[in-house]
Parts: sequence; structure tokens; C-alpha cells
Amino acid sequence: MSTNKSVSAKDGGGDGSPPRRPGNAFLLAQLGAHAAARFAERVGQLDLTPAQAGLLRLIAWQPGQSQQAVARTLGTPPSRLVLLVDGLEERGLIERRRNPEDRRHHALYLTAAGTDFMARLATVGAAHEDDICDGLDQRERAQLQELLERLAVRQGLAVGVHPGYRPPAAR
Amino acid sequence: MSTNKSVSAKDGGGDGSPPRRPGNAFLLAQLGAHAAARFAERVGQLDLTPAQAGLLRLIAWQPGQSQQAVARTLGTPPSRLVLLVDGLEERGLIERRRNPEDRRHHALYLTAAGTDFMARLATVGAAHEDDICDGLDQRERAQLQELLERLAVRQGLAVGVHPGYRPPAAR
DNA sequence: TATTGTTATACTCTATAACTATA
DNA sequence: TATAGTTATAGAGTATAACAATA
Repeated sequence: MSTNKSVSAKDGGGDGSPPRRPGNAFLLAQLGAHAAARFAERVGQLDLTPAQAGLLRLIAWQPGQSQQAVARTLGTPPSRLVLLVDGLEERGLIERRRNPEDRRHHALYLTAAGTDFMARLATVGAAHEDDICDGLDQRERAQLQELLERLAVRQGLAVGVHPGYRPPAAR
Repeated sequence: MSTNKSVSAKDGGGDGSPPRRPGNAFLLAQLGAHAAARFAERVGQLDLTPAQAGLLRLIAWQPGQSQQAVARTLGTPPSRLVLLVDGLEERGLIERRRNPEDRRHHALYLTAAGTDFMARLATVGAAHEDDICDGLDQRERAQLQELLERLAVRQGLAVGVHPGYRPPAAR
């Protein structure tokens, strides 16, 4: 294609700069972004954004929380939740229930349709998991999971909460 | 804090929904986003965005490429590169050199200052790597790297190129 | 006419802050 | 007055498409 075909870029250019195999941190970021993109494609087929899928999962996991509580868990401003909740509520997957004791709170629950929908989401999630782990046998997958879990704990990451909700410099 | 303290959310709510330990795909996305955020903080101290750092690294690795070629490698539109290159050129880290044979091409090179700067970037990168791998000994880090590399190859990811440059649905 | 780099425009996403209703 | 939720506004980042220079 180019008059200058130069080096193959596979194992280091000829001009001093080292080949530089990426370390674990880079590989994690690279694979993480890839996995997130693939997941976005998959849930997109269910007309869901990744953020919506995460919210749905959180509500299924801890129903009855107020939007403030959910926002705190996710580390996102409450105003952002409004649109997310709106979308899922319009589709009939979740519902806001006003707390009679304190009518300022809107507790979030899955509807019956939402509960059904979770099965489809789980199927998509399993397919995604299998796709990403392609090339590793069962023992290696367990081994990887054990290592990743330890890293996640060490880094103080909450179980099941994707940091994609947080601002760049938040904890 | 709340009148409703409910379950501890650590090991499954009492209402049917399973605890659900995240799989490898989720852990990768979670740790990847976390690693990317931490990296952003670190290079931010060098007044660099992650995208700029990646571009700098690519230029150091394969100097003399045209902006079109770099854009193709990164999978990003050429128009986006212009601002990125502008910023790095204004800081004197890289330079555009017009090709006398075909004056439409601007080949990208590191300046002397840019070469010096790469050492600082490497230091930051090493500290980042060590931070992310905290809790794993040398053998485990190598083990993790071996597994991640195999996944990256299987997923068709280019060596050293972060997919953060690509649009959500690109390959 | 085709290609490289640039500029202009529009769009999406998000956070901040003002607003309301309840307390 | 304080808090939950909502709405309005503004900003950052990005892609698409028009443009100028060169071939």
C-alpha cells in the first residue's frame, strides 16, 4: 500500500525503540475495553445500553432501594439516574413505587416483565462470558478468575459494580 | 443512615435473587476501567491525556508514519488526530515533517525533548503496572500475563494498541 | 479525479446547579 | 431548613462532512 513498507511492526522497529510487550495493567485495560465494547453490542441487541443493563442488574439484586441510594452505590449523580430509570420504566421493566411513609422516596422494583427479561439478560451475559474466555479451558478460567478477584479486592472495587458510572477521578 | 438497613448486600439479598459472583468478562471490564482511570490520573500529572500518551507511545514505537497511517492503526478518524498531534507538537514533544517527495504527507517524529519525556512516561507506566498488580507475587503476575495475552490474541487485539480509540461498534 | 490534512458542524453524554414537593 | 427527585443548562469529547492543498 505504501512506498515505505519499513518494518513489520510485530517485534520492534529497527530504530532503537524496544518492542515492549504490554504488561498486565495495559492488557487489563485493553481487554477490559474490548469486553465492554462486545458487551455493549450484545445488550444493544436487547435495546439496552450497558448502563441500563447494570442498573437493571442492581435493582434485581437489591430491590426497593431509593434512587439516592442507588446513585450512591453506583457513584453517579442522581440526575443521571433519572433518565436511566425513565427509559427502563417506559419499557415496563421496572417501576417507581412511592414510599407512603416518606413520599419523597421513590423505591425501585422490577416488574413481572422485568423479572422475565432478566433471564434473557442472563443468557446474553453467559454467551458474553464464554466468548471472552474463548481459548481457555475450565481450569484456566478458574485460575484467571481467582487472580482477577484478588486484584479487584486489593484495588477496593465493589462486587458487581462497574466503575463506568464514576467520574474519572472518583474513588 | 437509613431506616431500612435490610441485607448486607455482600452475599445475596434474601429475596430470591442469587448472589452472583461476577465472571471473568465482568471482572476484566471492571478492572480494565479501573486501571484506565488510574492511568489517566497518573499521566494527568504529566499533563497528558491517555489518548495523548498512547499516541506518543505509538510514535516512539513507529516513527515517521503519516497521520493517515497512524489513524488507521489506532482505528480513529484522522480528524481526531489533528487535535491530538497539535497538543503534543505545541509542547515540543513531537513534530510534523513534511515529506518532500509527496508534500501532502506529514510524517510524525519525536523531538529530542519528546525522547527525554518518554523516560518519564516509562517511569509512570512502571509505577502504574506495579500498583495494579499489587497483591500478586512475581510468579502470579507472569501467570496472569500469560493468560491475558492468550485472550488478547484470541480476541484479535493488536499488540500495544488500546481500543479506546475505536468507535463502540468497530472491529 | 483522488488523497492528505484541516476545519466546521452537529451530536451524545455527562455533570452542575436551579427548581419542586415533601418533610 | 433539609432532603428526594426532577429539570435546565453548559461543557467535554467525538464523529461526519465540507474544505484547501497537493498529486
